Amino acid sequence: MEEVSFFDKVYEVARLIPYGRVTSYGAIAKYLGAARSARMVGWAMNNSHSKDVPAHRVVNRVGVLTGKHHFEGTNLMQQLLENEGVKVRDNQVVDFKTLFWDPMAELK
DNA sequence: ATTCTGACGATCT
DNA sequence: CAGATCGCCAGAA
Repeated sequence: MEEVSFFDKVYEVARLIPYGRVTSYGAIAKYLGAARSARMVGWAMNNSHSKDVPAHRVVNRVGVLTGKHHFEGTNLMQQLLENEGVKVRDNQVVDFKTLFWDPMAELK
């Protein structure tokens, strides 16, 4: 019996993101078997307000900090990432391809 | 009930 | 290559 909701899984995976690494909404969605529900992942993050979810480590598929407007201020998300050693240039993660943490490859 | 929007992404034109 | 459209699904007006 799956008592675990889609959103809960999102939080679960998000918490597993290693320090200094990032992933994408689509990657998480795909890992959960909802490849075309990337938007739901983003929506889940919105609910992650009360969770211990490092939402700043989740960006869109090209490494752009699309959700930075949902954090306090205008550069908190970028600040948090750079604090972990993730360089951000023009709202985009530098070496995203290298820092990308794929739950499919790391967890599966 | 209907329509629009939204931390996305793939596909089509 | 850029813009438009569709799919996914929840929430707000």
